[in-house]
Amino acid sequence: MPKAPTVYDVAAHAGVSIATVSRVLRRPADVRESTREKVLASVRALGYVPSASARGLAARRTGVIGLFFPGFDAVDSMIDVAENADATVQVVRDMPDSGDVRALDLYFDEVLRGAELEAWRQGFVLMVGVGRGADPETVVRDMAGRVDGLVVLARSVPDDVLENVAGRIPIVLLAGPRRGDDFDHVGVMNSEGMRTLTTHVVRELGVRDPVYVAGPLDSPDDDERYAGFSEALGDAGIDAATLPVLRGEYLRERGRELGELLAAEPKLPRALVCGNDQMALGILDVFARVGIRVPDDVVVTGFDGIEAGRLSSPRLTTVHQPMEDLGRAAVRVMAERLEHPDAAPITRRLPVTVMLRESSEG
Amino acid sequence: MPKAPTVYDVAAHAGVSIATVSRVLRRPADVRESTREKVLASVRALGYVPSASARGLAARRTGVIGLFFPGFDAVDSMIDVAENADATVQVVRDMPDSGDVRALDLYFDEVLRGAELEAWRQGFVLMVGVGRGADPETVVRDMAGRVDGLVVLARSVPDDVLENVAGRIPIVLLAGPRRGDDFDHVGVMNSEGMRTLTTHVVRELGVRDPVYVAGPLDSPDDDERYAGFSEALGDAGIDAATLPVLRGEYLRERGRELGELLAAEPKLPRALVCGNDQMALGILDVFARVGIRVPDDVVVTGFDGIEAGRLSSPRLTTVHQPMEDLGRAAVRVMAERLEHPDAAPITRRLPVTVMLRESSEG
DNA sequence: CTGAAAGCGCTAACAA
DNA sequence: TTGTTAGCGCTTTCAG
Repeated sequence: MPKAPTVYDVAAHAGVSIATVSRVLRRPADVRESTREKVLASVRALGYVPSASARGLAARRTGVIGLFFPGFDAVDSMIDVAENADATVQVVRDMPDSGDVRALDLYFDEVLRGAELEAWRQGFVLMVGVGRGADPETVVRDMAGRVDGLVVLARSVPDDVLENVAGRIPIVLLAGPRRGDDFDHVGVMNSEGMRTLTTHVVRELGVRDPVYVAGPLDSPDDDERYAGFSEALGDAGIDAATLPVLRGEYLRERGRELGELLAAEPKLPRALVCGNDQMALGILDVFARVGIRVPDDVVVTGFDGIEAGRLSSPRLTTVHQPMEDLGRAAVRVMAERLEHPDAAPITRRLPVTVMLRESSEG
Repeated sequence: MPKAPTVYDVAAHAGVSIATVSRVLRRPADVRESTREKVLASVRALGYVPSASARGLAARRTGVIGLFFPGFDAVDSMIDVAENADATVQVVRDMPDSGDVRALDLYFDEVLRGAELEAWRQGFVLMVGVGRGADPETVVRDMAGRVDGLVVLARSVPDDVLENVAGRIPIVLLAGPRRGDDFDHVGVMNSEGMRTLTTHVVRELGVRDPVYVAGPLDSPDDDERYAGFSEALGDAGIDAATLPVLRGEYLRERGRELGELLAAEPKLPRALVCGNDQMALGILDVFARVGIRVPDDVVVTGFDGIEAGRLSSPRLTTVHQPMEDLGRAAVRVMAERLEHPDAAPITRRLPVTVMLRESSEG
C-alpha cells in the first residue's frame, strides 16, 4: 500500500500552495479557473483523496449524521462463517412454516432507507450504529465522537447517556413519546390513526364492542394508540373502560397465545383491534388453523403496516406508519438543527394511513 | 451547544498529562490503577467523548470499514416529506397486487446485517455507502477518505476508479466474478449450486430436457450458473447446447413476460431452471393466472433464496445464497487484509444450499 | 486571487 | 509509570 498522497503532494505537483488546493476542493469559485484546472489535474494524476479525519478535525465538522438503533436480535445464533467455509453444496427439503424473525428488522430497514436518502440529499453521510446486547451506551458514545449529530430511536438509550451526549452534539429522537422539550423529536400520529381505524370499525362495520389487544404496559406508543381507540368509542357514545382489554408483548408468538385463548372461549368478540401487526398476525395464524373465519366470524386489525400483513391471508387491515418518511424526517430535522443550533426544539408528527384489507372488509 | 471537552480539559481536571489521558483510553493496562480511576472520573465528570477525527488523523486509522452498494431504486418517486407534513390520517382501500420492489434491497439488507455484525466483532464500525444514480465514483471516493478499507459489490464501480482507490486503501470485492488476482474477493459457489440443483431435476425428477432461463448476457454470475447447469446435464450424458435457452433481465416483470410467451406455446417444457428467483417468480405469477399447474405441468426453480420465494405459492425451489454470511466473510477478509497488508490476495467462496420446495416437489 | 502560518484534538515515540 | 513533544492532513484567518 503506497503512502496516500496529501494536499502537500498535490500542491507541489501543481505548483501552488496547500491553501489553494484546499480552496479548489471546498470553494472552487474562489479560485481562478486556470489554477483550478491545474490543481484538479494534479488531483487526478496523483489519485488524491482528501482525508476525512484531517478535514473533520480542521473544520470541526465531519459531515456525518449518526443513526442509532437497538440491535438486530438472534445475533449469536449465527453459524460461524469460518467453520463451514469448506463445506460443499447442501440440499435441504425446506418445509413450510418458519418464523418472522425479520419483521423488526424490516421496520428498521425502511427507516434506514429513508434516512440514508435524505442524508444524501442534504449532503451528509449516514453512519448506522446498531446497539449490541445490553450496551447501547458504548456504541452511542463511540458514535458521538464520529458524527455531527445523532438520531436515536426513542427509549433505546438510557436518558442520562443521552443527556450527557447531548452536551456535545445535537440529538434527534425518533418515534416513541415526545419526552418534553429536551430533544428534537419525530414521531407519527398514533392516536389519530387508531382513532380513525376504530371509528371505521364502529361506524362502517357496526361493531359496538370491539376488544383492544394491547402491547406492553410501558409502551408509550401503545398508550397513544389505546387513547385513539378510546376516543373513537367515546365519539360513538361508548365507554371504552367497560370493554375488556387483552394484553401481551408486541410479538407474533404472543399473538398466537392470545389467539389460542380466544379460540377456546365460548363466544368470540366481533372485532379485535390490535396494538400492532405482529400480534394481529399471530391471532390470524391460530384462527386460520382452528377454522375461525376472518372477517366473517371476527374482524381483526393491526397497526404498523409491516410487509407480512400484506402477504397474510386474509390480508391484514392496519394503520400504516410511513417508516421511510420517518427516517427522512429525522435526518431533515437534524440538518435543520445543525444549521441553527440555537433554534427552538423541533417536533414533527407524521400522518399515518389506514389500510382497509380483507381482515376487516368481508 | 457548549464547547466539547478535549484531552486537555480532562488532563487538567485530573491533574495529569494528555498522554496519560490518551493511554487510559487506549491501553489502560499501561497506567497505574489509581491514575486510571482518577482520569476516568474526570472523563465522566466532563462528559468527555474523544474526537474520532483527531484520533483518526493521529493514528492513521479510522476504525471504520466501508461497504458500498449500488443504490436503492425508485429514489425520486418518493413523496416529499414536507409536502404532506400537515396532512391528516388517510384511509385507503388497499387492493391485492403490489409489486416486489423491495426484493433487491432485501438482498442488500441481509448482506448488510452480516457485515455489520462481523465489523462489530472485529472492533470496527461499518459505514454504508449507497450509490446514487449514475455516480458511484463520487460516493466511493468520498468513502475512501473516511475508511480504512472498502468492501464493494462487484461491478457496481468502474474498474479504473477501483484501481485508483485501491492505491490508497484495500478493496474487497463482494460476489460477482473473481476478477483475477487484483483484489481480495468473496463470492458463492454459483456453478456448484446450480449443478446440484440441476442434477436433482434430471435424476430425481426425471427431466432430461430442462430449459434454462438465463439472466443478462453480461452477468458473470449467470455464466457460472449456466456452467453448472451444463455440467449437470453433461454428467447425465446430455448436451446442454442442444436445449433451448430463454434470456431476460433478472427481474420479476421480465419473468412475467417470459411466462406469457411460454403459456402461449403449444407445448410446455417439463422444467424451467431459472438463473434467479425473480424471474422464476414472475413465471409463477403468470402460470398461476392462466391455470398452468406447478410442478405437475412444469417444474420451476430459481436461484438466490430470496424471501419472496418462501412466501409464493407454490413455494419456490431454489439455491439459497448465504447473504448474511457473505457480508460477514467480506468484513472478515477485510480485517485480515488490514492486519496483513502484504499477504497474498484472499479469495473465499461460500457454500450454497439447494432448497427443495413445492415448485418442484409435487 | 494566492500564500503563510496557526491551529484542530489526538497518538506515539522518546525521555525522564 | 508518566510527561514532553512532534507531527497527522486539512481549513481558515490574515496579509499581500
